[in-house]
Amino acid sequence: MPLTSLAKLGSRLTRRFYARPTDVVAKALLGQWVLRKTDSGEWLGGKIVETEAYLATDDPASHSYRGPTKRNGSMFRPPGTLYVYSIHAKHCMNVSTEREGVGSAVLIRAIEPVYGLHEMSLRRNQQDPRRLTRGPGMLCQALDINRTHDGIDLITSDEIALLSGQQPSPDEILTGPRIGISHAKELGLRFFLRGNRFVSGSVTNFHTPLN
DNA sequence: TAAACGATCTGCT
DNA sequence: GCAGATCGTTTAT
Repeated sequence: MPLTSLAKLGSRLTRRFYARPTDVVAKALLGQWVLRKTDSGEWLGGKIVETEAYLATDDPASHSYRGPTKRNGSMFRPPGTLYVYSIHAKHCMNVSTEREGVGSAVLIRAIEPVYGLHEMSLRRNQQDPRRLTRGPGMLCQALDINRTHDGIDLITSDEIALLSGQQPSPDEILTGPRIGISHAKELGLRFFLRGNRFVSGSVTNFHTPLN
């Protein structure tokens, strides 16, 4: 079932939530809600189960590494700005962090689908719930998020909203290397919920973050 | 304007 | 598990 009212679920994440170090925001986003409004005024979405941090400095895997371009401009906008880019003919959604002028963001890699599974199935042409939102490209297709949404302010948008959910306990969070990158593979900037079936990629042999 | 490159996914084994 | 498809963006010519 879709969600009819956001207020039933929680309160919107604030600018201050995103205005923190990117790895902190990446961890803090686990357990929070991503919602997307449909044409009929109902909301689809689910719970964030996997994120990655892309840093402003000393991170050659980050799109911002060589400075602002037409594509990555949203990474430099105020914290809480949606950054949507296309890659491999798919879309990925991120949220900018830290402060305006600083090129950093958190990639939302996977959610646990909760509201509007039927609509997501239609968009994904896929019946298996586990294959609806398990990976950044799948997630954007299921929620119909594309490049036209790049630059949206998530604090005020009436199309896409991030709401506070249940914060996982520290021992439920695992960390490891980011997926699919060719640089800075040693950095443990991927975070996901232990034992969650909707996490993409490998989930074995990981540990809890130090802080 | 041509070429190369991915923060990926799917279908097939 | 893996090879191949895929196309917008960036970088080189």
